[in-house]
Formats: sequence, C-alpha cells, structure tokens
Amino acid sequence: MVRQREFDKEKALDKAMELFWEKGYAATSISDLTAIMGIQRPSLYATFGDKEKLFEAALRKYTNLHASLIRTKLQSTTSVKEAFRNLFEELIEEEYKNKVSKGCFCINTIVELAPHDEKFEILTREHEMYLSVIFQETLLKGIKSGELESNLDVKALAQTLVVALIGITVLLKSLPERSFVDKSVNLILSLIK
Amino acid sequence: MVRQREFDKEKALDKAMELFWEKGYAATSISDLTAIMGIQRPSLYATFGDKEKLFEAALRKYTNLHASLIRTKLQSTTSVKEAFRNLFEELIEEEYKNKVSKGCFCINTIVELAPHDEKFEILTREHEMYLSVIFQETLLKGIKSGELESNLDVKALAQTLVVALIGITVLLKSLPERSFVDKSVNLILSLIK
DNA sequence: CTCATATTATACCAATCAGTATATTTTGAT
DNA sequence: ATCAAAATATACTGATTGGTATAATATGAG
Repeated sequence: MVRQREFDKEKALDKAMELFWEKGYAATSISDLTAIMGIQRPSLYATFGDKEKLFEAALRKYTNLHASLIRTKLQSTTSVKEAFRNLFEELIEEEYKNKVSKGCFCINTIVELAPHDEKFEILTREHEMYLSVIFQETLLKGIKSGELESNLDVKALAQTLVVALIGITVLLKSLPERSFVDKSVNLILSLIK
Repeated sequence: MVRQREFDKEKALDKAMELFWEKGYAATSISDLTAIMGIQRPSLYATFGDKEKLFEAALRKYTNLHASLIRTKLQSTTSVKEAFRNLFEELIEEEYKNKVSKGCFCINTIVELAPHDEKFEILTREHEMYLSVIFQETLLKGIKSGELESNLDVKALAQTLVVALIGITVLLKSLPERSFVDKSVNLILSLIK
C-alpha cells in the first residue's frame, strides 16, 4: 500500500515538541508548527490527529526522554550526593547558557493545562511521581553502598528533591541572581546525609 | 469635566486579575474579559490601554496583595516555625478545596511569559526576591526571640523556602496525593532549627 | 498498465482574535 | 440652555485561529 510519507514522523514530532516546550500550548499556532516541522497542514492532521493530540504526543515523548535523561545522570557517578549535585548544577548551568529558558516541558504543562484538563493533570502528575521513584531508588543505592545514613526517610527526601527541582526550574525562568539558586541548592543537598 | 465612569475601576481590575490568574495571558480573550468585568470593549481599552497593559496592571495588583497576605500570615503567630508551617499548610488546604487550582498568578506568569518578555521577567523576579526578604525578616525575628538557632544561614534558608513554596505550589496543580506534599513540607520545615 | 490508496499542495472555511470608528448619551462648567 | 469632554453601546475592521475540501501526485498490488 501506496505512497510513502516524505517526512520523518519522529523528527517532525521532535520539532513540535521543541516548539510547544518553548511557547506552550495556547501560544503555539498550527502555522507555527507546520513551518518548523517542515510539513503541510493536512499532513499534520493526517499524521497526528489535531493540535491537542499532537501536543499530547510531544509531551509523552518529552517525559520519556526526560525520565531517561534523569536516570542516566543519576547513574553517572558512584557517589549519590555528587550525582544529585551534578543534576542540579547542570540544570542551572543550562538555563543560564540558553538565550530563552524553556524550563521543563512537563512543569510548563502542569502550570498551563493541568488545572483545566484532567488528561494532562494525570499525565504530568504521573511523570513527577515517576521522578520521585527514580530519586528513591538512587537514595536507596546510596544507603546500600554505605554512603548515606541508613535511617534516612528515603521517600520524604525523594519527594522533597522533586519539589526543589520544580521550584528551581521555575525560578530560573525569571533569571534570579546565580547566588540565589546556588545557596538554596546547597541547603537542599545538605538534606542528603 | 464630565460624565463619570459607571463601573468601579478597581472591581473591574479584580475581575480581570481573577481571570488572567486562572487562564493565563494567551488563553484569555478580550471578550472573556469584558464579559466578566461587566464592561464594554471600548471602556476596557480607554481605561486600561490594551490587553498586555491590563495584564500587567492585574499582575501588579496581585503581587501587592500577595506580598501583604504572606506578611500578615507570617506575623499571625509568635512562633516563627509555626507561622511557616501554617503558611504551607493553608496553601495546601486551599488548593485541594478549590475545584480548579489557580496556583499563584506570579508563578504562572514566570512560566508563561518571563522567558519571552523582559518586563515580566523583571516583575516576577522582583516579587520572588521580595518574598525571600520577608522570609529573612521573619527568620531574623525568630533568632532574636531565641526561638531559632543564632548560627542559621538566614539568607540561604529564606531562599530555599521560596524555592520550596514555588515547587509545592506548582506540584499541587497536578493534584498529587496529599501525603506527597505533606512529607516534603515536613522535611523542608525541619531546616528551620 | 491499471487501479485503489495514501500523501501532497493549494486554497479555502467559519469562527474568533485584538483593536477601533462612529454615534449616542451623560455630565459639569459656563 | 449650550457646549465641550468623556463614557457608553453598537458595529465593524483586517488578521489569524483551528480545521478541511479538493485536486494533483506518487506508489505498490493485481
């Protein structure tokens, strides 16, 4: 069966992801999307359904990539403390380097859509919960290796690190002084004992 | 000089604030605004300039009200620890009570507009910095009264509490389990020694 | 080669967007 | 009473929105 698609579906979805990530749902038009995806309007609708379905596909792709990225970063060092420090510091470094700080696509969606659309409320919540599970596993590894104290409340600490990550990510978008975020990261990391 | 305005400018601005707060800048139309403000379209433009100016006026009103509210809450108890606990717990209570959680208008604006508009980057950053100053003053009061340890790093702690407040406020919009936020609030508050 | 099918490109749709022109009405000062 | 100034209500603007109809093109199966 017949004529094949001339564009790469995943590459087009990547482009859509980047744009939704940067501009949000409402501020991104179909014309913006087709321009950056390099496809015609009917191709977008035939391939991805409609604007909301495309957004959902882009967000799902993002959360998968993001979870893998976080997991990889946390496994890159034997020291768990060091791993978390690197995670936060690289996040900060990235945001100050880029011209326009896109932040986290999932967090942006929590703020813009979660309160008005149950589908995105669930999707974004589950991603944050998943991150806290990754954090828990990492902390447990640190306890087993003897690096961390065995009486740590792993669950509470992991959830607090998620809250802190969200707080830092959002605050970075307003470009606060570097020392502001550095100081709070230091204090938060001091909870990992 | 002549015919007087038939509507209350401040009440109309309040209504605009509520709507922008709930739906954000892009998703709120002028028609939505005139409907809820109870005024005609030309009255809106004559009184507030244009959509962006109205948004800015609404946000400025919000940040003023919000700062006063936070200051009042923190002064309501003699115990500083208790005051911060109440602040976080009332925030959580409010968000679970309301049907649609609007979160914090300033945080919503950081996410939606700060990266694309320097005016809002500055305005929102200054509000968050101001909150951290209020927190610092409160912590200093606690040290003076003998409630808190005198060797506390007040600045770092205040900034961390701002980060935590942002993180909690955002996460609440995805309606996580109550225990998730409760656990992290407990751990964060444990930093106030 | 032929035909069914899917993709493409162009052009279009009604609805809504932010913002305004116009004309009417209200008001206080003279 | 008259007139200038400001607020009102209605109706409109051109541009843009999300989404499609149509027709041309490409492709594998028979």
